[in-house]
Amino acid sequence: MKRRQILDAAYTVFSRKGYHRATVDEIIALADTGKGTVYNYFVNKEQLFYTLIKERSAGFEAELDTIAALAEPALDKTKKAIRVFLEFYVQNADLWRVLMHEMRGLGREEPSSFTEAEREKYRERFVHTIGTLQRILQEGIDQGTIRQCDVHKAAHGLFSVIVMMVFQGFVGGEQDSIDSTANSIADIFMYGIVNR
Amino acid sequence: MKRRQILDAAYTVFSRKGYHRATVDEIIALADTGKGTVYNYFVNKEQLFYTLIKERSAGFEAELDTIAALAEPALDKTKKAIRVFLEFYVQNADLWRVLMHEMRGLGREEPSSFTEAEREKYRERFVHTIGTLQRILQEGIDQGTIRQCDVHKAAHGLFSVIVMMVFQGFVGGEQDSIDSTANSIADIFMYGIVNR
Amino acid sequence: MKRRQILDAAYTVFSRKGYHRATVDEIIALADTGKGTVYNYFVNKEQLFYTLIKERSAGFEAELDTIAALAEPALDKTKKAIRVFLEFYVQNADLWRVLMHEMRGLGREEPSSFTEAEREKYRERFVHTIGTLQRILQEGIDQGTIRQCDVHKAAHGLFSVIVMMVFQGFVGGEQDSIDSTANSIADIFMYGIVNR
Amino acid sequence: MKRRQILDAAYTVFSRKGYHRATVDEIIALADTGKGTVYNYFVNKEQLFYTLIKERSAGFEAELDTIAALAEPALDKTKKAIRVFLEFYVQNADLWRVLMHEMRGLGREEPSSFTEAEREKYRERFVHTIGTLQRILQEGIDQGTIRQCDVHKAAHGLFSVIVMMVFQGFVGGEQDSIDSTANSIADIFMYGIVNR
DNA sequence: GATGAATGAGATTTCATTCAT
DNA sequence: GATGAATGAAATCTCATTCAT
Repeated sequence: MKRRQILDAAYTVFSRKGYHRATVDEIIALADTGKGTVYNYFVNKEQLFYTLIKERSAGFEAELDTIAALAEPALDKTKKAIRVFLEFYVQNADLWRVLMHEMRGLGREEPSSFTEAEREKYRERFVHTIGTLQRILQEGIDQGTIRQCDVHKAAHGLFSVIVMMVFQGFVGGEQDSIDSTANSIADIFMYGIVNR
Repeated sequence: MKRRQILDAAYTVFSRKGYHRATVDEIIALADTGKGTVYNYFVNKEQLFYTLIKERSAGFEAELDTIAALAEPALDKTKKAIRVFLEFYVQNADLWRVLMHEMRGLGREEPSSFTEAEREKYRERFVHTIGTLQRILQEGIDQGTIRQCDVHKAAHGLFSVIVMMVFQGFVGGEQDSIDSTANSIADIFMYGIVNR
Repeated sequence: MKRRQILDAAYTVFSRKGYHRATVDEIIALADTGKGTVYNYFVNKEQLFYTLIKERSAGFEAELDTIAALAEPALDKTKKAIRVFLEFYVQNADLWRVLMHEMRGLGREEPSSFTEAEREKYRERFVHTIGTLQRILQEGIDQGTIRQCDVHKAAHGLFSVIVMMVFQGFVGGEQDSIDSTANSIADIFMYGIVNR
Repeated sequence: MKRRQILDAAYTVFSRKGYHRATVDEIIALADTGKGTVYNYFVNKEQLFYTLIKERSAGFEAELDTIAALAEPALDKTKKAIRVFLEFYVQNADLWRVLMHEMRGLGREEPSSFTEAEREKYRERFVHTIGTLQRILQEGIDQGTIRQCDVHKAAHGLFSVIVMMVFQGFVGGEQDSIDSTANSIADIFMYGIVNR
């Protein structure tokens, strides 16, 4: 129960402050618990952070995999994927901004007790997500609905547009806003900006 | 002269370590100067960082404005802009990654001695850059070569694809790599992925 | 039963780590019990430690008293005492090393909840042990086999040689090693190093 | 200058409290300085401690070497060495008690930043000191004034008696007390306790 | 203008101890 | 009697910043 409170408080604080500016003191104040309790459940600040990430992304990844497995035209699946992505990132924008910054090779100096190997696990998780997107696009090429292109780059491009739209605050939390943005993205990504 | 050395050293250290992990000690070691000297030229660590940003982006912004002012078809200008963007971000990838993380508009918490007003100036600089891109696209619409779309979103989308390509390490420093990526981006952005 | 397990585990951990580096967590892990249980039987970490000491030294003290009471020449009793001392300290080297460090009479600072009065009891136990040695020596003087000397200092000197030999790792656990060292000590202590 | 104050304060606090119970806060309070200053001069608490040891023992070691090099009968040199040892340990009793405890193999768990290799250096220093004593004794054997015996054990034995006399508080700081104890030790060590 | 010794607020982490179940 | 989740005081260490020279 305390574990839950700590995770929730940590989510709020990390999102608001970023990893470094967030302090354990602030987290426990919000969680209404003692400092020692945090260290009963998590080996250190970094592992608390990554536990949060793992927990928050589990549902999203499952949903994305489900979409990829559907027996539908790839273009439809792409649209659905865009919407799921958007929804997830809108919900978790702040935390993910932090993650993306921290995950970078920055500081190869082996900070605290989190090994590079552990960190690698999260990088793989990210690669897997983009990979799912990529597989959907490849399917479209095989079906002839998507033209030949570098699917790896395309998937990354699509991903980055989505993420940026969220991080730049283009999308709010309301369903309308998400729908509209999802349509805009899908539209440009699929048909380009050129008039013909 | 000392000022120059400090800025160069700061560039290296911030790029390598990120804003928080970078220490003034490390910067002065690299700059071969004393700690007090840093505080003669810069009011604090944060202002040193932003000075760096301002200085590094000046040339790029000018170049982008030049392109926008050219008397050429908007589509050609778009392609040129994409290349200039890519070149700049490839060169300054690490530092800008740091900037984007730190700038995250939220800052509800009034961090250190840098005022929200000061910070706003940098946000404006960013807005201006995207704005230039946006104006080029609008020109295309006016000329009939680009179809009706939300130029604000489109400009942001284009910008984000570029940035992500760089941040994700898709582009190396060589001209070839930049050319190829610029073409990929332009291709998909202009014509979409759909086959027809 | 739990009490026994805790004491045994505590013995192992204190011996291995010293008083401060030993943690209650490690002790209960080894004792296969709960943390609260420790505090049911012992008022705190310090009292657990001293209980251990008291328990371990009981047998040894009895044995030494028995030797002192024998109706034999004092020199023979001295030799026997040296061997009993050696055996005991070899067996308990690590724990006693810790004890000697912690007991250092100074304790001007009233450490934790253990009162100076409590601590004094353990000092007395130590004094008693040396006292027994001293009485044997005095007996020798009375019998004329040991020459006039400061028995108090001599007893302490003998004691310290024994302890150091053990602490410095001169004696292993095997009977041979103990015999040989006991002989060396007795030899020098009784006849000195001077050639004549 | 601050460095000197810190070392002096550290000497006092470590002596009084032992390594673990001594706190940096207490040291700086006594040294009348800031916490950061300690860490400007010493990499951590452990290195501060060892710096202290190194500094305090330098003079003593030189003096002992001088005695060993004298062109005098070994028995005279032994007496002199006993007095120098006594003087040194009386002066530094508390700190050395701490050192002897900490230096033990206890806690092979690699505490803090001080490597086992570094620690080894201090063990060697200790071995060297005993070695000097041992060489004097061997000289006596060669000269025929000391009888055949295990010089290694004998040197350790002598050393331990000296140390214990000090640690047990047999010797005070006055010259008289040192003289008397030095004589007692020399007497028993050289001629034994047996009457003849 | 240049310097770097001095500083202390503040961060993370440890661990003996309590107490409700 | 046994338990272990919860606690928080206290410890070590970092690092941006100041200021006298």
